[in-house]
Amino acid sequence: MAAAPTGPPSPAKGRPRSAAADRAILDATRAALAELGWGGLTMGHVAERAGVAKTTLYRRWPSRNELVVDAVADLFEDLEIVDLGSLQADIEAVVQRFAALLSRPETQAALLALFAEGTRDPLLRRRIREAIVDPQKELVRCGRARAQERGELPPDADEAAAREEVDLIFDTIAGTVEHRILVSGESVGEAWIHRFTTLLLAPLSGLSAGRPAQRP
Amino acid sequence: MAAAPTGPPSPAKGRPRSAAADRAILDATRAALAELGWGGLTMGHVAERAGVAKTTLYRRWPSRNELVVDAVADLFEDLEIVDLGSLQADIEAVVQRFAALLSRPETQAALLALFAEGTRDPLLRRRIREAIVDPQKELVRCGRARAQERGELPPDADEAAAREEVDLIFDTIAGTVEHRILVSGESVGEAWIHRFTTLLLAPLSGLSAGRPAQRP
DNA sequence: CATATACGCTACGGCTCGTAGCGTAAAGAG
DNA sequence: CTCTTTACGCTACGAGCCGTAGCGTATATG
Repeated sequence: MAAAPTGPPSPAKGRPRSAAADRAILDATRAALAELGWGGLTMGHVAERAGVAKTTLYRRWPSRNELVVDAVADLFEDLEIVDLGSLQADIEAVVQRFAALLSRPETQAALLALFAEGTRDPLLRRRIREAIVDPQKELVRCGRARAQERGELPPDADEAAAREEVDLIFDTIAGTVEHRILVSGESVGEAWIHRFTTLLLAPLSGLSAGRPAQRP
Repeated sequence: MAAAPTGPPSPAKGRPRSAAADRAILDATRAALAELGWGGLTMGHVAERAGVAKTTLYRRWPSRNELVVDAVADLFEDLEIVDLGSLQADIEAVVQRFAALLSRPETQAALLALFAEGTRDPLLRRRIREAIVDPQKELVRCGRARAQERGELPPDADEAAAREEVDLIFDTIAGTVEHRILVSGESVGEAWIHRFTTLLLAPLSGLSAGRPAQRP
């Protein structure tokens, strides 16, 4: 789902759309976002920077929101969880990467502005979640399944409950990373990576009883 | 710090600024924000809705960001921690209120858009933090001090560490509330209020050793 | 070749921004 | 009461961006 979200890319008839233009536009969008911020991002700027006519932009994306969603989602595209041999290491790698992406100013400005718009647009919220948040959760579940195969983790007693637990915890992580970076202006360092990883591992490995947390 | 952030309000010379206009403008800003969203918020709309000339807006606030910061901060103004007799109840009340405020669509759209702009503006970040986040933390510290007076909590061994712990935990809460509402589209229910409260209480009462968390 | 689509370019109406100018309203100083 | 000072409402303005339309050209298929 890199670009051209609407309809078939080209039904093999007439001049095909330039893939280079797609890439140039997405790159230009991210660059303009990092340089000018959301408020300073204009379709004219993006078009000029990409070396493309403004009309070409509108031919592909109906609105600025759609364009930015694709531009940011493009960053999260090549995802895979490497097998580092232990659940701890695998999960930590995912969190590390997620935090790194959320630490980029361009990602921050884009996501927050999109969330702000998403307040009034449920479909936009859904697109953001599907393109960016869900894949990260899937990575964690993947690493978890692998740990179960290794015997490092007992098999799930309740599959649905386990999924929900990952959802909850991951929301905590993502939210905290954003908030930490944006409100306090501090980046997410190694200490926090460990903290988040631990937060993820505690319920997964059935250690949540060790916490005084009480969830009805 | 309700309005007119720049300079003295009126050096008792000439016609004084209308306090009613201030209130009308802030109210109109919040209303327009809730109705039209950040993208649809224009100075003209706010002025018209407030029954005020556009020039009056610019006389008080240099930019839209400043205006919205004040409009939202105004929501968090009348803060006080009521003594409910137990630390658990006091803290829970603070979290409850904070979550409720963050659950309002107008607050969400405003804060997120402000954070997005804050990505490029450290001063804006600072203003947001001082006006909105810090007071909430202060409330928690207040309730904590009261609990110590009651003997419910032992006195601090390390004052600075205790402050930092509140910072960290509260960032987690605030970030999670935002994320939960905006990404997953779910509100923060009673279960989460309890979860957050527990998260706050655990380190405060020295129970953090019970968690498997390891913070270097 | 004809056909069909994409592209770049130019131009347009509409909207918003932030400012300037002007006459009027509301306070204090003499 | 008069003078001064500041706030207010109103109008108008240049600038910038939006999103669209029209047109000629470029690049694919048959």
